[in-house]
Amino acid sequence: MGAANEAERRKGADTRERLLDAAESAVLEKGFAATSIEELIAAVGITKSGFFYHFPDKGALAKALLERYLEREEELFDDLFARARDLDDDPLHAFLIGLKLMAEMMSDLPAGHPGCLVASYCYQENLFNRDVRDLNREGVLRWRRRFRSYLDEIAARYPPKVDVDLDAVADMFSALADGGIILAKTVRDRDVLPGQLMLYRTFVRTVFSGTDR
Amino acid sequence: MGAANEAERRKGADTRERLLDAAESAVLEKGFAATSIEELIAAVGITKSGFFYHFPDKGALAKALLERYLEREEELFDDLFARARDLDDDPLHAFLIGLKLMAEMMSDLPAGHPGCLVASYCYQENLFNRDVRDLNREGVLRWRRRFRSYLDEIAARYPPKVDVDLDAVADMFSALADGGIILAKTVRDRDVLPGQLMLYRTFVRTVFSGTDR
DNA sequence: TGGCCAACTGTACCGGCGGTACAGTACGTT
DNA sequence: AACGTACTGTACCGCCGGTACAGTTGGCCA
Repeated sequence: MGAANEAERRKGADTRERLLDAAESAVLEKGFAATSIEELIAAVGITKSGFFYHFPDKGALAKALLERYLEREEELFDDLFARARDLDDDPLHAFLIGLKLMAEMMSDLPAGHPGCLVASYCYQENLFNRDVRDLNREGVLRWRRRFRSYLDEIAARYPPKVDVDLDAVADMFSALADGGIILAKTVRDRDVLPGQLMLYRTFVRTVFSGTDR
Repeated sequence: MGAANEAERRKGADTRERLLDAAESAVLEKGFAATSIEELIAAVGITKSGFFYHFPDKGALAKALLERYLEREEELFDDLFARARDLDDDPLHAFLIGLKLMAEMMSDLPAGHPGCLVASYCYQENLFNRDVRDLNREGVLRWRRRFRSYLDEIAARYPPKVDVDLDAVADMFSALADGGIILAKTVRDRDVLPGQLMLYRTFVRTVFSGTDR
C-alpha cells in the first residue's frame, strides 16, 4: 500500500528525531516557552516550513517530546531491573541491586543528569493542553505502579519492620530522583543525585530487612 | 535624609509587593519566560511604565522574586522548628515534631502546594544571569546547612544506627519536598507531599533511634 | 521516462511582547 | 509654593512564534 520511498521516509524520521533531540536539551535548559522554533531549525539545519511539516504546531512538539521521553524511561527501567533480577532471584536483593545500578548510571553521566521532562513540564503546566498534562500524570502513575509491584513482591517475603504506606514508598523513588536532579543542578554537584538514590536504597533495606548491611 | 513622603513610599512598596505576588503565582504556573509583563500589570492595575518604575528590566523582577521567596522560606523554617523545639527540648523529638508540623502545614494548603521557585528556576536556568543562579545555589546550600546542624545535634545524642552521610540526609529533606511537590502537582493529589515528608520523618527516626514508634 | 510522493524550501505576513524614551500628572509632605 | 514619589500616556522598535500556501528536489516504481 502507498508504499512510497523508503529512503526518504527514513530521512524524514531522522530529521524528526533530531528536532526532538534539539528540543529536549533546550527545554531542559531553559523551559519550553523559551525554546524557540528558530533555534531548533537552526540546530537541525532546516527551515521553519520544514518544522511545520513535521509538527502541526509547537504543542505537537511538546507532546511528541514527552511521549518519547516516557517510553525511553520505561525501557531503561525495564532493562535495568531485569538485569538486576538476573543477578539475584530474591526480590529484595534484586531491587537493591537495581537501585545501585541506577545510582552508578547516574554517577557515570559526565555532565550530570540533564533533567527530567516530567518535572520541567510540571512547572510549566499552563502552557500545555489537557492531553499533555494527562500524559505526564499517567507517566508518574506508571512509575508508582512499577515500584509498588516490586515492593509488593518484596513485602510478601520480607514483612515490613516499619509501618509504611507502600504507595508512598514507591513514590519516594520518583520524588528523590526528581528532587535529587534539582538539587544536583542548582548546587552544581553531580554526586547529589546518586547520593539520594543510595539513601533510598538504605531506607528500603532498613524497612524490609531491618538491618544495616 | 531625603525623608520624603511616607504614605507614597508605602504605596509604592505595596504595588511592588503586588507585582511580586502576581509574578510568583504566574511563574509557578507556567514558568518565567511565559510570564508576560503585560499580564502582571493587568493583574495589579498599573501601566507598563509603572512596572519599569519598580524594576529596571524583567531580570530584576526574577531576582527580587527569588530573594523574597528564599527569605520567606527561611523565616518559615526558623519559626516552625523553633516552635517544635519549644514543645520538646530533645533534638531528635523536636526535629520529628517539626517535620510533622511541616507535613500538617502542607496538608492544610487547600489547593495543594503552589510550587517551589528554586525548582522552577532550576529548569529554566539559562534564562537567568549568574547572580540569580548563584542566589538559587546559595538558597539550597543554606537549607543543607540548616538541616545538617539539626542532624549534628541529634547525632551527638543518638549515634546513628545506620551508616549514612549526614549531608545527604540533610539534602534528602529538600529533595523529597521538591520531588513531592512535583509528584503532587502532576498526579493532582494533595496528599502526596505530606506523605513524602512523613516518610522522611520515619527514615530519620529509624536512622537515629532504630525503632518504629 | 514519466509521474508520484515524501520531505522539504521560499516568501510573505500578522500580532504579541520585551524594552526604550520621555513628557506629563496626582498627591502627600515640607 | 516647591519637591519628590509613584506613577500615566503615547509612541515606537525589533524579535519571534505562528500561519498560509505555493513551489521544488530527489528517490522510487510502473
